Amino acid sequence: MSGASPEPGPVAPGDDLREVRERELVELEVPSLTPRAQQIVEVALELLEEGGMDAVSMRIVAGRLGVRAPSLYKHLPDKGAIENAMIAIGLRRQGAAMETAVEGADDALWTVVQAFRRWGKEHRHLYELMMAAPLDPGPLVRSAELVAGRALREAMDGDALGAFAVWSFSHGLLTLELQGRLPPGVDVELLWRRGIDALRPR
Amino acid sequence: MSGASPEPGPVAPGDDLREVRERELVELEVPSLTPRAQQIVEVALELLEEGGMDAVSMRIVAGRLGVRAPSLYKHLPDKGAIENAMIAIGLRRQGAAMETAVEGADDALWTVVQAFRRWGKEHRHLYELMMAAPLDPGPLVRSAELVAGRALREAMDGDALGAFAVWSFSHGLLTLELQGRLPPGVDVELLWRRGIDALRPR
DNA sequence: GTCTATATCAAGATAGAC
DNA sequence: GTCTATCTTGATATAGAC
Repeated sequence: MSGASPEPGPVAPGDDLREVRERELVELEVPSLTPRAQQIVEVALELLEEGGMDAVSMRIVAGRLGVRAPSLYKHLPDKGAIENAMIAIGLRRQGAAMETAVEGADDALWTVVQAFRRWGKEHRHLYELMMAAPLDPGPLVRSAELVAGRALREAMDGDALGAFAVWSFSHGLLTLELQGRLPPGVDVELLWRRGIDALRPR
Repeated sequence: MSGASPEPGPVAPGDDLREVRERELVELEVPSLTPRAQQIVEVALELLEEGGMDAVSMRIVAGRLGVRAPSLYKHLPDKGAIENAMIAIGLRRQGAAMETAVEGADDALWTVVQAFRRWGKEHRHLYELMMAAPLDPGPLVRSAELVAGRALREAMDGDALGAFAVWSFSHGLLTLELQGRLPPGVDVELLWRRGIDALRPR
């Protein structure tokens, strides 16, 4: 925690609030887990991806590691710490998937959004966990949140409000897809096109 | 169940699939609950709105009715039946709120969407339950689903794909609002405007 | 760092008497 | 239609020995 400076450096005139906030958070020390704690979180993540949060209990996580549930508490304070770590990992991974996808793409916005969509479908339980509740205010999760949004902000080329509009549409449609809420007759691909094209910065 | 006819009547040339489906479902007998079962569901709904699904257990529902939990099973098969009834009620009420709001409005789309938003915020736990899982395929829930979407479909004036796009955006942004996922600097009102205006039928 | 033993609590649901 | 009694299962978490 000693790395948090009250003066995150000079602020250039073009900076908006979000960039300043990002600079502050990136300089924070992200609390790191011990190797054993990381193992525990990885196992929890496996279980989550296989069967959702119902499949993640302290007993089952411990069982897969060949130990008993109470042992976990020597490495992590409680189950909430496991959840927060999984959320932070998910945010970073989804952000990374979007940034990787956009490299050299000619339609950056479409590419970013489809990477968002694909990642969400391939990790639906983790995505649901990431979006299910207000974010933990701690630095581990908060700094991951900024990574998650970076590629979209860049693809919208400085249009911050537009980026939130695209996020809203994409999050909404992805969850409708994941929940099977769209009737069979709907052309889902066209629906994504329709929304993203309408929301582009003009 | 005897009211379901294989021929729902002549289909006019302009009808799309959704309208046909709606006509079929409206003619289905919606299974009705006994008065006592309705009381139970109403109490469950109160508890849900106060404290989310965590606050709805068979014990607590029964307690509020002055009886013991096992008594409930004389009136409803299981807890899932209570949930489905609450979802069906929620869908119908939200649809009704949207239809009431739109009467005589000059900007039907904006009015409908804001009614959708307001209702969701005033009934956030019920809204979350309604959207949290795939819908029950039974007629009680399915017919309610159609009521829910009617006002929006009409406000989009026959643009079915556009209606799904607006729904996606609205559902996404509403859940971001409900979960407190939008940073303080965002002008939420303007964000709604931005999305809806972009998604209007041209 | 792991164990056993346990506390604590709560959930959904059923059997059978009245 | 309600009751008591109970089943079955499961969860998070702590104490204290090794």
